Amino acid sequence: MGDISKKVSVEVVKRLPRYYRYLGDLADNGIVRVSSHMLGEKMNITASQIRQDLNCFGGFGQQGYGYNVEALYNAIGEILGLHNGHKIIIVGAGHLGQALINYKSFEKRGFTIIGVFDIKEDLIGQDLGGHKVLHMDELESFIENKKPDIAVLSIPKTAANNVAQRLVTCGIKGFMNFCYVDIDVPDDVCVENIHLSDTLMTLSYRLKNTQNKDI
Amino acid sequence: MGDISKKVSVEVVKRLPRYYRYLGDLADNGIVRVSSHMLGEKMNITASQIRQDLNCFGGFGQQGYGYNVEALYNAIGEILGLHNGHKIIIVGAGHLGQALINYKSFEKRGFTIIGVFDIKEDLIGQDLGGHKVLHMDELESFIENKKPDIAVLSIPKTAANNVAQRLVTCGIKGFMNFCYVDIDVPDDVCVENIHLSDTLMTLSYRLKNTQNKDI
DNA sequence: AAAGGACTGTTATAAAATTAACAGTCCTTT
DNA sequence: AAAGGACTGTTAATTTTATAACAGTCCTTT
Repeated sequence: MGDISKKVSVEVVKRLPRYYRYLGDLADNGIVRVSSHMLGEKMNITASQIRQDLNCFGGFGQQGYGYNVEALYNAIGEILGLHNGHKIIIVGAGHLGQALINYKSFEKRGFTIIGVFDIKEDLIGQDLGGHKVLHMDELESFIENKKPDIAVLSIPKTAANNVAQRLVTCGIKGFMNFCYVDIDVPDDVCVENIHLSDTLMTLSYRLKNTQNKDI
Repeated sequence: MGDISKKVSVEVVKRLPRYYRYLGDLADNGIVRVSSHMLGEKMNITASQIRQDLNCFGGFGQQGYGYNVEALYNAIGEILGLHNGHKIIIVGAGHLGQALINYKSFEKRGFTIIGVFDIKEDLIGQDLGGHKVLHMDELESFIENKKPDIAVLSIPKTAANNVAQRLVTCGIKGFMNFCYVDIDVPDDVCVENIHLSDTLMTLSYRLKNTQNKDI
């Protein structure tokens, strides 16, 4: 049985959603059983890594058989904490915020948008994907009432830290941060940054330095 | 002098844009000189790591002095390959695609959107942020003429691999992939995935497993 | 102009992550 | 029901990454 006690590394945690996705695909295709070797081949990683990763959380397979796809899928969902669902607010209803509101995959994984906020007068009160945009003034009272878990920050970077602090004060512990700054939060608050410009720059480097086979 | 010869790890490459950003901020604040220790404190990483990272590309500092902020900023920009600029096409002009079209930070880093494509009849011909949406039928001829470097994939996942293959055939070597599948491309093609659902799931895990100081 | 100190580049050490190896188990098949 | 084989859980080895240490250099100051 796997060792639950010691801390799981971020590398492992970042791979879990990918396992979850591939297992979901297998299940959708009616495949009921998979070995670490087979899954590794599909995902382009080693079977060893899969077994090692899963072993952080316990023994999900069976010698001589492999893993039951659906059971493992559910187990990882449980590990990821998806089964109880999450309530999300979108702070910043600009183009990016609106794109996220209309993003269907979140709902499918148990992430429900329950509120949308902005500061622009012409946006307030508008209906965006079924959500009436609320003014930032209502942020605190809304959070107190509805108790969202996660805040998505899609506002200008100049406002990021100020807004983040307000949200932290209200008890928000999870951020999905699209602002192009690293927001400053206490240790017990989790932030996942999505710095699109950084991604493009990394890509730029790789383009410059990847060997072109054809030449 | 740093060792240019051996391959630079992805860990290092992923940190470069962050260095670039912090150095840009310092420069904007009129700071002309910085030590690895000082920068490390700001970025919350060790001075050792900074020196080690930079050393992959050469010696940019001076003993007893530190680094000249602007010089280092420009050097990293050069390393990242930003100075010649990049031409980008957006494939998929839905909400997310439109958000990216209106994203100002790309332009600032030398990434210029030169074309927008979709398949929906009511979008074709529309003007989105100064770009006339083109039909996917024009994809190949457009690429041959305009020679974009990077394609942003913001289409439904069911179309992802088919479209990716068309783009690869046209010679596109860089992808920013927002589709919720891992696209299958040759070795000499670079893909940066932005799987938003994965990010949320990672966040969910961390929320569940982060110690709450207050309790 | 000389001495001291700050800070880099670089090498050495430590820590972490990945891969490999293997013993043991349980399915499968005959 | 017994034997063989497939595959896991787990430990060991290797590789990679991060941190620490230090010698050497070049500013700065007097």
